Amino acid sequence: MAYLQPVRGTHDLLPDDLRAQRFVQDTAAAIALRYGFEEMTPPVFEFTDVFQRTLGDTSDIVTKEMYTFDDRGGDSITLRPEFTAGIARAFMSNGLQQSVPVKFFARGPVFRYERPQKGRLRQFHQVDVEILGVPGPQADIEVIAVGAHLLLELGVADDVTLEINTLGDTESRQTYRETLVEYLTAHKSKLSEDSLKRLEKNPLRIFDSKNEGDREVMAEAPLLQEYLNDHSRTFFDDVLQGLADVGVETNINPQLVRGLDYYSHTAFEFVTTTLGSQGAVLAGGRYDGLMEQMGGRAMPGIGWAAGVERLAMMVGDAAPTKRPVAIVPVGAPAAREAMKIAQTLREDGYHVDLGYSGNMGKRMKRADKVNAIASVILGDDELAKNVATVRDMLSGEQAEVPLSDLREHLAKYR
RNA sequence: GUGGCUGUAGCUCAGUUGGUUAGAGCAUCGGCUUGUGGUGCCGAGGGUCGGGGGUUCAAAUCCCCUCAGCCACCCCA
Repeated sequence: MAYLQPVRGTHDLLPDDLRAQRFVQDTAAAIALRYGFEEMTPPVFEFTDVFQRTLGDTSDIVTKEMYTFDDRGGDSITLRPEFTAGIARAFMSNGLQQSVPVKFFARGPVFRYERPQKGRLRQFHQVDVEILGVPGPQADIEVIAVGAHLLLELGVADDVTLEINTLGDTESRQTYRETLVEYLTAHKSKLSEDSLKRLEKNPLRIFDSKNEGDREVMAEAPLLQEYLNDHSRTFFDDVLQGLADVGVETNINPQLVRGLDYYSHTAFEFVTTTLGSQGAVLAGGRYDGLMEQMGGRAMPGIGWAAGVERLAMMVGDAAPTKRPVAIVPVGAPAAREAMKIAQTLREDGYHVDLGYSGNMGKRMKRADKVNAIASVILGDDELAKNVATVRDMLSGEQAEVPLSDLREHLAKYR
């Protein structure tokens, strides 16, 4: 029995689900295109190092969520848990330093070994946007603007707010980190067990904690804002100003910290309260340190990823399907003719439904069920006169149409 | 990974303190209706009661294990 059900956290995307997801993905691709992004797609799996070295040894994704296995050649392989690292690798593999700035859009499945919940799966899908090679805040502004535009286009903008923060440059972060650790060490006794671990590995993340004791401590904690150097300060101000200029509302959240280690400067999250405890629908940030960490030349980058399933859930019933024209033959001779008519109409670009069996009543029912916009009825009477009866499925009006005029007559149902 | 709730037909759910052949609505299929769909009437098919083990004369119902979904945590898309 167990093998007849999909692996935990994976799902079959039946037509209705897939249609909703396609709608999200295609909308994202179309919007990104307007901003000059071009679609590309990195492999679904990479050498484990690609993710291990970039995501950082302290991130949960690396420590407990990767689908990693040895292939038959003995290489350690990992199913991508996100797009950014793979795209950065592709950038270097293909020598795209020459083509900077590079703006990529990508979409596809990603894999994370987590405990599933609604809106949280082991195989899920993301759409992703990256700008590589632009050190200035224009890139941050543009990247966030595409995200906001996408959410608007999907009709979910009202249920989402943009939280934004800066992590500063390396220098600012280091100074701050020392101050923060000092403060936290002094309040160790109030911190949760989880946070004590974080104190060692990634103290910034304690800001994320929902534990009450942690929150009390963090409410008084020194904020990174106060330790930003001039460069970082100006950078963030420029981003905020730019977003205001293009009409994107921001909500500065000094406690917003992203889980991945390679971020610097801008970090942001579009969050919603409509998906239970899965708040983030579209999130990302700047990762100027990434390429160097991977062993390449330093190269700035910024991007985001959005969860397709989460967005699809928010969108609800998506794009209606194309309504077909149904062919309804009555009797064997008509069935042959019906095939021919269906074929020519299909070649002509019509969506045509042709049932495989049944009397006229059955076939009309079927036409109704597939939501046909019109039915082309073809029986002995019609054959004798070389015509078809075309029934408008909404009004019920019927018209006798010479077969030679059929394509023309159906044009209004395209 | 931690804690909790749930699991009966394709879907939504009944099923009394354990007690014969486990029910309903919707959906499906057939008929009323061999040239007319959406409403109507009649009928049929469809269930290892998530799976395994145990208690009992008897288990959908009680116990244990397991799987999955959901909720919270963790983390994030």
